Amino acid sequence: MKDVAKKAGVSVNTVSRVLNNRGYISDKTRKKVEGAIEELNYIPNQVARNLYKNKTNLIGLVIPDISHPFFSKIAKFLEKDLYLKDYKMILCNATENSEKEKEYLTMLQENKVDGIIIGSHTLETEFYTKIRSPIVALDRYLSDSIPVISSNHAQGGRLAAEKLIESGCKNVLQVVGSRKVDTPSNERHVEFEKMMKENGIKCNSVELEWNKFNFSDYESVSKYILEEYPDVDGIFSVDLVASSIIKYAQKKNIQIPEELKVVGYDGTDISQIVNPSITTIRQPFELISSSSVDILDRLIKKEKGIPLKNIFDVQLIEGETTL
Amino acid sequence: MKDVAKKAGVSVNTVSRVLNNRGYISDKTRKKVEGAIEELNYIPNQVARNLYKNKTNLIGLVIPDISHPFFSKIAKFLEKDLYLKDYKMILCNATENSEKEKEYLTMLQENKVDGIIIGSHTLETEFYTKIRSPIVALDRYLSDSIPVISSNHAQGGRLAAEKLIESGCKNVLQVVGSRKVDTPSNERHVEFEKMMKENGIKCNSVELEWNKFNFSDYESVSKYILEEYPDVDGIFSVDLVASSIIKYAQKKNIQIPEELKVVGYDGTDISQIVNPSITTIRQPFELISSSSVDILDRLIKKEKGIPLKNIFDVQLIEGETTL
DNA sequence: TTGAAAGCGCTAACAA
DNA sequence: TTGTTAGCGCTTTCAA
Repeated sequence: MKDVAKKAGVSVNTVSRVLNNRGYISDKTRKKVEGAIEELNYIPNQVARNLYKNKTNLIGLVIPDISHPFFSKIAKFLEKDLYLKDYKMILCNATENSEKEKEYLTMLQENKVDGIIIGSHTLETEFYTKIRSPIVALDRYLSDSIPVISSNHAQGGRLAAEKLIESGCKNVLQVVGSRKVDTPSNERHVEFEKMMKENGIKCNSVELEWNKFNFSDYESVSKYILEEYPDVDGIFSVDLVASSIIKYAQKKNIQIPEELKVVGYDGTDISQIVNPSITTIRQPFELISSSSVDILDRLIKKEKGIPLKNIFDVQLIEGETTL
Repeated sequence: MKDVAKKAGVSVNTVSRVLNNRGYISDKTRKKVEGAIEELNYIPNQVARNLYKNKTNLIGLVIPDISHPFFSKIAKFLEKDLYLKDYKMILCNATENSEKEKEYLTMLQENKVDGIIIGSHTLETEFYTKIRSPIVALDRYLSDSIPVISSNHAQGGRLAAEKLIESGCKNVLQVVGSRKVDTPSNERHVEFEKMMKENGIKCNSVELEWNKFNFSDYESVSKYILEEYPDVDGIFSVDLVASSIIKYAQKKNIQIPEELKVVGYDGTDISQIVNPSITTIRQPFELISSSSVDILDRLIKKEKGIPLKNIFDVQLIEGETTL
């Protein structure tokens, strides 16, 4: 910048003004400065600006696994929505590792990110509340002061239950995440079970280990389910597990949907890719993402009256795994 | 930091020393400073450090689509390898948008990232060579001064061809990306076609639109292929397209692998998720990622003799879509 | 309409 | 072993 100023024969102040289009500048001076910028191929140093303004336009996204279709889809939309508001995303893949998550959260604060979107959850509540940066939670209850954005899991549970009931199931099973972790997603399983009970339908639950995102884990769960519950005629689980169950059922020559109905949750591309395509409860990725960014942006701008619970309706996508 | 210094009754310099474990410090002073840090819940400002050191430990990852299984898998490994070297990743999803890619590249330079990993490719070579930051290319030839890291596509093409030949195919078809863009991946199609010619096997190629990553696009391609080339008995394409072809073939009651053999490319989870699982050429994600980070790191450290071509062997994963 | 100077929070010579 | 000071590249007040 000094070089530009020298070349143009003006002060750094003037250069700054040209760059930021601020204050009075004569056309002649502007031209001179712009010429010098061009000639020197000058690139403004955003780090210096960030230091002065104490604002970086960086947002940290902390998730368990970017290679999981749900998170990669959410990340895609978040990136788009952040970009539109001129934020950049630091991707923090916490894996299933609380140490890494902690280090990332510390790093994000040291790097003065403007805000944090967190879809991970391996630490104690206390750790999240101690964070001074604006923060929103994706599908996780971190504390009662941190806004949460999620799909309407209760509605999803009901839609799934309805569909399986409608399809004539008499003995269903749902695959649930660990009940030990308090997430909105538990609500869909509560609702699902409730509706089944109300309709006098047998309903088993199989618990999946928390934060296990591995296809071979799904395979063993699928095997376990179909061996241990041979009479089950309807299953409700996230798309990825559903796809694995379907595959295993096909190997065992169980007809889908005739003998076994399946309803997925998430609405990732997986549900369309497999054959038969999965009837699934699609999470509103677009709304979850845009709302997350919007809420976070308002938090950053210190607005008041920001809603703490932001729940968005899901949609049942008719596939070929139900009648 | 000033507050910490005041509280501890020392100079900011001393605080800096404690933080960085540098120079001589008496145990007593250190304790005092650490106490003050603790008490004030002080978090060092990395932005100020970055400004002084002219180093941010940030790396930009520019890709076309994070929700594509190939890129989300690569991103996962890259994040892990970068984290191990204390780099943070800024995720830049360029979509199919050259304007966005350009803006991102400018932004990354303004933000003084230490380096850029680029798996996108919508701009003219000139634009990439103008970038002063260290830069490596994933599976793209950007210029002859930018190191490229990719899988051994030629070998992959040969392995795929061998497999289909071995399985008895007489009339094969491969789905290729746009030939207009100069990427290493073209090499696998050249090799594939060559081997087929050498063995007197009919070989068609269908060109896929560049940078189209949408399952419904794949569906129309699948439909087109199976309608227009009803006699084809072997297909070679990326996993995602392969999965779509398989699904469509199943709808038409074409037996796989008896009537139609399929070999995929990539080795994403998709190949395991679908039924039958796809025989696929797995790209060495781990090596591509660790090599990219290693090369970039050496570029950042201004080492000499950094290899420009870094090609890693692929592996054929036997699935159920070939004999 | 422009320039001089202070300061964002930190590090690193140099001095004490 | 510790403090003083300059400066990283920029923005902004204040004065000219």
